[in-house]
Amino acid sequence: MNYWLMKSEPDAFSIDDLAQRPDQTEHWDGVRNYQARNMMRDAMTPGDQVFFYHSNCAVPGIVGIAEVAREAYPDFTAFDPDSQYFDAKSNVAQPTWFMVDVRFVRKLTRTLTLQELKAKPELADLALVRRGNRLSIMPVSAGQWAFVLSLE
DNA sequence: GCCAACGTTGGC
DNA sequence: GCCAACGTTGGC
Repeated sequence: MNYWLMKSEPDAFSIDDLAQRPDQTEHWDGVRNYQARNMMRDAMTPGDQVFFYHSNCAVPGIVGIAEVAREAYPDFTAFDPDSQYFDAKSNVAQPTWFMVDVRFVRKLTRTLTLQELKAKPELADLALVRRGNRLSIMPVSAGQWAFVLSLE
């Protein structure tokens, strides 16, 4: 079992949006970064646990838990010329981009803010708090996972 | 809205 | 293959 952190802008797709989807499950489309793609495609397994992080908003932080519901499959938005995620270089025979499905598990009792997470020496190696980090999907160690949950 | 950080693109 | 220009991310 692996642990991850996935960022989403709540104005576009929030933890509450996920909770309201049919089966509380949604595909995680639109990832257009090779590192993030590789983690989804090569390492994510159904059952993996995910911190749901709200970015680019008033109080950025971890707001809930989700889990990987389906292993990686081609991101079909890359094939749709009308999609904002269209990529002419990706095609069905050899897709460039992949996505997983994620299922809502629960909201945290409170937001664990970026500010708070940054202040914890135990999380100094977490990619989220490293300077200049822009990855939208990143691995979390078992130790980091447990520590974050202990803050709740 | 500003801007630092970083990835991508494209000229050479 | 280098690297300047450009676009995007995302905190503040």
